[in-house]
Amino acid sequence: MGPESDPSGTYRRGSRIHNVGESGGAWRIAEGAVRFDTVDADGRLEFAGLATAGDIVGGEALIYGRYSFRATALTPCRMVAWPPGHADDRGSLAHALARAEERSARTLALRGGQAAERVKRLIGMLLPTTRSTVVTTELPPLKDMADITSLTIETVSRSLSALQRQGILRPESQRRGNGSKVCQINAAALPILAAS
Amino acid sequence: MGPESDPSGTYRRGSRIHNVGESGGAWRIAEGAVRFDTVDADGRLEFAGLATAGDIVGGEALIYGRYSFRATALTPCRMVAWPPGHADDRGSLAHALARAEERSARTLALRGGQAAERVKRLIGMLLPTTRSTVVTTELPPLKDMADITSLTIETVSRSLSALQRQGILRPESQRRGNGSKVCQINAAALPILAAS
DNA sequence: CGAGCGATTGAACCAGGTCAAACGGGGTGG
DNA sequence: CCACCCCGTTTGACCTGGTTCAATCGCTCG
Repeated sequence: MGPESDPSGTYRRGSRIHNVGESGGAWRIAEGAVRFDTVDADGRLEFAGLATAGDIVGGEALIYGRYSFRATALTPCRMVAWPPGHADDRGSLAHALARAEERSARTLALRGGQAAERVKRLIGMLLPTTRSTVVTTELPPLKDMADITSLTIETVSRSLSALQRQGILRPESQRRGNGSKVCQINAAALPILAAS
Repeated sequence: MGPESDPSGTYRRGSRIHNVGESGGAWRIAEGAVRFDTVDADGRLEFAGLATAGDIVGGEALIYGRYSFRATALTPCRMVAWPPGHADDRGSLAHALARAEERSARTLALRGGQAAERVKRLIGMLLPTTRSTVVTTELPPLKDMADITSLTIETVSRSLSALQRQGILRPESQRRGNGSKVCQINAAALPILAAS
């Protein structure tokens, strides 16, 4: 909450939002996707969660005063302070709790079933909520997609290639610079639930 | 909330706690473990979460008025109404939110890594919190353990056999009646974090 | 231009899935 | 009381989807 670490604002793909043990408040994701990681004793990172637009980040800090996870932007993000000072805390909190359970269930689903399905579902979750048929998005690095789905980068790459062959995905301006990939996605071809 | 569906009380292994769409309130698990499932259009169940002692069940009903998941007891459970009428709602809610994120991360971990590790971690989560070295517990049906870890029952069975061979697990009175299994577990041999 | 980094692709291997058979014990009906 | 069935579990043999290892590519940056 202190102004010393006001996270409101935008984050570039790959940039750190907060780290384990830092103090600060909670925010809501207005746009983009965020990954959480635990950091164990020897500094090893382990994927611990995925949050997208509308989800709350750093909710645990409301209680512990410190963040339990490391949060990193998977795609360009915009964050706003939460809960909004003026409003009904109880309602906001209960709502955040409900969303958290939903989010958890969806993330869990990214680690079950065949590789191609998992990648497809993940892309579905990363798509901006503007529901047009064709969307252009910058996908996260394969390493992130691999961590999230509990696959290897090679398998994720092969799955993406398969999606291209099926015409669901289309490389936009080819991969750019550091290898990051921008794609056109035929959203209609992805069977997404787009809940809530 | 309404007395028409007060879930306080005990549930046997395998018994339904609530179903999708039913109305009711939230509870805290005093003892035992619960699995959540989503139910899709054609009635197919899909594992959606795991909650253990201290976790909140049905938090989404505080907002939606109805449950979004089906909840089933994995092990004998005792539930109490939540939040406790008297106390600080805000604190309870924020605390529940923090726990939900933690729980989500741990459940996610049950679907990553080698089969034997996953099963070991799962057992670690199901152990009663009384931290003696050797514990006797009734494990959930293999089907449940398989759904949770995203493995097959055959693989779970083989993993359990391996744990027995390593002396970490010891079949108590052999499997009983319907095949359910009671084991002695050498808790000291399981590398658990037992957080919070 | 060369170094560096992420992505891609190929080939060999293996952990876990799949299929199938058998087991153990409780419940049921004769 | 016993024969039979049911259901969850166990174990074996085989198969395959995904991992692993390794080589190459595309693009940026120094």
